[in-house]
Amino acid sequence: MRGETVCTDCGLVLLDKDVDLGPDWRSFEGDDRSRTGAAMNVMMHDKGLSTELDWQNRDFAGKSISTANRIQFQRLRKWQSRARSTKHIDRNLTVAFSEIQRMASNIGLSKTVREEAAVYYRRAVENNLIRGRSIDAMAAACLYLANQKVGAARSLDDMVKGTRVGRKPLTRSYKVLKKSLRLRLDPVRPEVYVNRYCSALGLRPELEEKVLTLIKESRERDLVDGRSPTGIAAAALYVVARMEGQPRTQREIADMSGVTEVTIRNRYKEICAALGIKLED
DNA sequence: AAGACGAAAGTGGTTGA
DNA sequence: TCAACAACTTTCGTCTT
Repeated sequence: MRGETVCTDCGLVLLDKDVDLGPDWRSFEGDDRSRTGAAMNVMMHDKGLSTELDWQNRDFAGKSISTANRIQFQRLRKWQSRARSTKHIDRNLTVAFSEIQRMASNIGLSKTVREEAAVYYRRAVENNLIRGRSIDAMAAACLYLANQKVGAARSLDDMVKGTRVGRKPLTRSYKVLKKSLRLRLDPVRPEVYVNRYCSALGLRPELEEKVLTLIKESRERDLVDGRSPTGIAAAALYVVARMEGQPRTQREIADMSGVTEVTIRNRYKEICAALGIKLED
């Protein structure tokens, strides 16, 4: 992870204007470690390898060029930009990558996640998964996927909120993607939400540990698997917040997490019953 | 008035024949 | 492909503080 500071738990980008110190050791081919040209960047539709013609009408010495030559340059530029994007695939990638960028910054996802998503998208194109689906939906699905892979999960609701992609197309693309690329993902654990939820509610950081412990104990009592991870996290949070004298209302937690009060109640009742926790006021 | 509670009906997703 | 099923949501009336 380079070029920005990211919260390792929730993937929130804290600072992304970091300067890259030190050499870039990526080489183009073989063992040649020298640096040639710009570093390859997966987020550019052609991986940043094509030649650019200067936008301004100047020659290499910085002198303006004659009008006679200018026309020719114009033609060259036109031809070049066509050559670069002639293939619909490239055009597709260009659009998709800028969409990924946009969505990711909307939701606050790290560069690592964005790049991972870009890789997935490229593979999606290679496997002909885009045909018949919207670029937006697939881009969002890639982000969602990348996000889980990195372990800084956003719920489906978070994704829907942060993009203008609807729930149905998103999940459909997501499924296709997962199946075609044969990706094996671990089920999302409630733990990944704890950090984000706690800070969203402004709870003392120490409480985080207690929430994690409570979730762990709940898992041992078989209260976790098969339940929605957000629900578990929200309920555990509710219990701990009350026990530790920093109570939050069910509504507060529900609004913040996108889990209903009812579910929070059901989960927290179960947890308290199984672990013999008594909450007093 | 605010918060917690729980019943009942509805929704979308998974599973298994 | 369809039906059964569990988890979750929505809605709403009630109880408690």
